[in-house]
Amino acid sequence: MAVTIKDVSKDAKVSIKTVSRVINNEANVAEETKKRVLLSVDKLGFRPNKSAQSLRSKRSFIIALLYDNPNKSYLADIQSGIFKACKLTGYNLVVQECDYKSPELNNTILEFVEDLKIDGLILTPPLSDMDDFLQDLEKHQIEHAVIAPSTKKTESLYVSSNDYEAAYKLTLEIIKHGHKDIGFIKGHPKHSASNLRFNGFIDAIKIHGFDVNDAWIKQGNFSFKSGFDAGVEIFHSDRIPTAIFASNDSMAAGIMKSAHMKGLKIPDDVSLAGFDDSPIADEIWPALTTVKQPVEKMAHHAAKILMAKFNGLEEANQSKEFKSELIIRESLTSL
Amino acid sequence: MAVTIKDVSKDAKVSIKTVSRVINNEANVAEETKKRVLLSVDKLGFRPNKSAQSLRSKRSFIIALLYDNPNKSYLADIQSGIFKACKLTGYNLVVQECDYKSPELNNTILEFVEDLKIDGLILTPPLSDMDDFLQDLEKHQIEHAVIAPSTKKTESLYVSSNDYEAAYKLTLEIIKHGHKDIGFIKGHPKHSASNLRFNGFIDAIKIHGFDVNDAWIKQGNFSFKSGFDAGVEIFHSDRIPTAIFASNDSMAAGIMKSAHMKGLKIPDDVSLAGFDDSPIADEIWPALTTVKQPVEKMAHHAAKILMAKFNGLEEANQSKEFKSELIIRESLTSL
DNA sequence: CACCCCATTGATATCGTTGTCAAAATACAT
DNA sequence: ATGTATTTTGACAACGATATCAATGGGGTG
Repeated sequence: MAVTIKDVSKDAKVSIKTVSRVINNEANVAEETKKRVLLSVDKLGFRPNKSAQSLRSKRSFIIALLYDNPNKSYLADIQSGIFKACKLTGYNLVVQECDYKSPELNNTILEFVEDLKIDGLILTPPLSDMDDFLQDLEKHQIEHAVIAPSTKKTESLYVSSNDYEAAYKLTLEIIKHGHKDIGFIKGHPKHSASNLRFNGFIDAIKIHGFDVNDAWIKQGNFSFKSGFDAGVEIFHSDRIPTAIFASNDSMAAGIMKSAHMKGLKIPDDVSLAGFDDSPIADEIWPALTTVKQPVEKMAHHAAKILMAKFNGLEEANQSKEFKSELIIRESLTSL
Repeated sequence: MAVTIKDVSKDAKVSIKTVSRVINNEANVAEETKKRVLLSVDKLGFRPNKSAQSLRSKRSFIIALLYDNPNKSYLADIQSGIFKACKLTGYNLVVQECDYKSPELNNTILEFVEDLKIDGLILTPPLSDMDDFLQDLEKHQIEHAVIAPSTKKTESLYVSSNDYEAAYKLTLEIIKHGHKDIGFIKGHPKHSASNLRFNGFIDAIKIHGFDVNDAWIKQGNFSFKSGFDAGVEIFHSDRIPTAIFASNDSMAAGIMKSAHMKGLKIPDDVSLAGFDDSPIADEIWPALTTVKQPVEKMAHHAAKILMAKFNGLEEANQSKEFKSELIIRESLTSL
């Protein structure tokens, strides 16, 4: 049989309640008593029974990661960041794949949280932008942190990255390389990052007084194929841009393929930039100029402030915007 | 307050034990009584308190995925397969990132399992091959299923894929395209799949009586860079192979890059094949001929038989080897 | 009819914690 | 020294299920 609080209380010659006080770091335990209890805890190798704790106190020391995101690499980074934060605080992590389109979503999650006594949730896009869902969480007082929401009006804790600014800077960088005729492939219209990236691009273009050629602005959806299709269209016209900025790396790869098939060389004939620094960016040839978001760090921070919050620590409320990093690689060259 | 078993028992006018019997599908409950109880359960929306169940019965309805694998896409597929299997049976999934080199591994996991009353574990490579760890699990009677172990001597449930056979077939396919001078890039020496793939290759070569040119057999480690380096070496020699088989797609991409830099065209100058059908295989140009393992299905099956086992169902013991699929794409062409 | 058997049911103990509340010990003020 | 406030401690109930084991009742047997 495992060691219980009772065994410890006997060994330390105190009541079980006092042991409970010590292991929960409650106030008003004499220093001396505390030491004695901790000694016994250590000596006997006592670890509280989580089921019992959970039953009585309605906390589980578990947080959950909710996602509905087809981007495997992004997700893996998120998860890793969260997991490492959990490790530091002794929490455990359960994962929950969602269907953000399901009408059952809210109920499913509410039941899930209630059943497992989940202490808090971390939401990833596109769940981060589902306002009615967020409101439901507020209403049921379910603690949560949101990764990369498009708006920050909500009460929720959040972490975000500066998509707008990064796109702006990358565009400036492209311009600095001498390009004036620049195409742009938009991301999935429902994804909040899409607009931010596009706006960053447009604003950088406009500040230089360059024209925006509508024929070079294509709607994509973050998929390789949508990038490929956009590339085919763009390269089919008589006049083609000297550089193309795709809203993510997969689409940039699609464009690259369409260029190759058209006999166009990257970057000699057309420069190319992506976004995300996904694994492919560095494994494709030529390697993609892109923007790297500190995804893992963001997720780590989200988990950290979430746990800080329901432990009543000051660190909470430290929602934060992270800075992305420009990564210049072969696909972008000077005119 | 949430609905408890007591409320149900009152509503259905039976004892709580009888309600317990019904919700646990125990034998010897009169059909009539059962119906009445289920009606009340439904009417009141009763869901058993997991903490209480766990405390008393020492099961949690949670399984855990253990991993220490840098391949994000692989991991995401594994996780997704497991998650979906969990969904079907009402289990929950917690994830645990491990350090397979840590001397603390065994203890960490044992405590983790004990603390959370984890019902069972699913192990992914390289954990699948850590014999002393597996033995520890056996010793402590911790249920587990293993994904892609190299040997199947263990008592554990497992799922595997036919790496040897797939590599053999892919090699035959390359030969069928007229190639005789074929290079091979080995995978990480500690990964069990590496040998299987290499042996499949060698045996297919030998059965045709072709020579194996040692200068074209390079040791890699599954990373892009190791593939690139191998490519640089191979392409540096006077005589180069007409086709190269890399043990995974990342390394194939590395070779592709080295070929481009050497001015060699794929597949015109050199044909290329990879393994895994990772996202990059289809997003690179030219797209990679490769082998697709049904990773998600394998993981799904692993979870299914694991849960079947500790629920005493017949389905257990259905360890299984899955068949991979050859995917022929542009990077392989006829001589 | 008496008896036993087996399916069905329920009263109550139990799992290992935390919560409540009061008692005991100590500190402080008068 | 006495009364009061505060800190420290512990006895016991409670959380909500499952486990044990005995009670009940209907059917079959001699």
